[in-house]
Amino acid sequence: MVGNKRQIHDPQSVKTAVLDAALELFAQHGFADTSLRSISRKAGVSHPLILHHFGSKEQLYDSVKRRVVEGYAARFPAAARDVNRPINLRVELKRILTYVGENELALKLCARTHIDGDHQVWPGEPDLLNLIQKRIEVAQAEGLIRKDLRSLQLSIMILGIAFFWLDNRRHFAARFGKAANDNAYLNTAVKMIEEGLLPRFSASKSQDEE
Amino acid sequence: MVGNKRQIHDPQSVKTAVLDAALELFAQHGFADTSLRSISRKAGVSHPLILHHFGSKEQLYDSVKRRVVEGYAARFPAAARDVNRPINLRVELKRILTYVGENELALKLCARTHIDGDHQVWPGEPDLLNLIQKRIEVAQAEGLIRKDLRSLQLSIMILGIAFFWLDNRRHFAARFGKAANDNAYLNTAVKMIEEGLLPRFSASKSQDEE
DNA sequence: TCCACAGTTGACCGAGCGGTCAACATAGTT
DNA sequence: AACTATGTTGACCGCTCGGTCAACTGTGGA
Repeated sequence: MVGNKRQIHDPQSVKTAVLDAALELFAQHGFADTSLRSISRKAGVSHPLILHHFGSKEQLYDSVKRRVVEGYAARFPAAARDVNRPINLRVELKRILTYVGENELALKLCARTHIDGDHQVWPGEPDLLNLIQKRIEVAQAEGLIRKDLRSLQLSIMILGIAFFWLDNRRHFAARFGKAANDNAYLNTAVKMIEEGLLPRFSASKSQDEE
Repeated sequence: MVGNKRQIHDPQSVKTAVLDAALELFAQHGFADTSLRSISRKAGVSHPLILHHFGSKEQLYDSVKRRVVEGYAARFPAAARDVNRPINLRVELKRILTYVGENELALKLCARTHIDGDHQVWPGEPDLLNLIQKRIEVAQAEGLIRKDLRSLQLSIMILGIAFFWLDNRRHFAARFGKAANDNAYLNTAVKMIEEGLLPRFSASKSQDEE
């Protein structure tokens, strides 16, 4: 703690530093494999201080998750105003790829809580799923999307295409190089989803590019 | 150990029992949160015996993962003979859904090793991805799939649609009930992927439900 | 029958864990 | 200056962990 810039009595900056350190360690190593002592070391405080501020390791974990969820909630509602407009797949996919791509730690933490059976804490879900589903239904009502496919299952597939990519893109990038990047994937995804795999008769010229 | 049916000196059945118990506990609670003692309790042996047979907790984990991978490898090669035939999306998706659906513990273990950064141990991958990609290319060569979409990205999307569903179907089933089941999802997925979302001109009469 | 050897176990070790506590440091109030 | 409330810490507790080890048990061959 020599040369520590933080004021000695500044509980708010302590809490922030602890939450930052905890998010990183929980996301990288998981709950069981992260000790309060390692978090305290990273945050530059003693480990009893964490217990003083957060009560227990479990409660600290809850606080970390809550902050992640709030971070999402603070961002997605802006998109939620579009709820009554027909979905624009390209824009929506890009929004997910961009935002989640900027928050890899949060994504990883969510994957961990998810695998541990805590389905409640999956930021943006159910909100995100609901939003997409509703906007698909609007698009169906306006004749922009065929009506014989269920909006719920379509939404799940779209999320699957997005999150599977986000979960694995590092892996794919390492294996396939530049062929595997966000934009190329996004373009192919939009084309496949909107137009399907069947051969195009009238070539592909009338596209929606934006 | 009273009433234990296993012969007292039967190292093979001990190893099997330990691997079974370890797979279940590692998959359910993760590596760090599973103790050798809990595995030994479940397997009905003492915990030093596990170390005697497997060397260390890490090596036991490796053995568990290896057995899972070998289980996949023993099953998918049968499908690999189709490598030179154009892909049949419905059959391929059904194969994945069925097999992985029957091996939820393995799926969960793979998700854990995956999130921990161990990309090597992802059964069926890269084999499964390669297989799908090649068969898409065959289909493209035969004019069954449009050629302007990259086979690699299509493969990733298809895997994403399958695995995201498998990872979350319990969650969705709890939320949406019978509307979220394997067959309905499979049907919608095949239609969306093959035909796209754009409205069908030649009406929609041949609908799913099965 | 006895022997060599692999299988198996209870007791034990050092380390690290989450959590507690008494003591100390600081800031604000009087 | 003294008091109070809160922030902060080092020392400590009981526990569980992965791993070791000497000792015991059953098996199969000489």
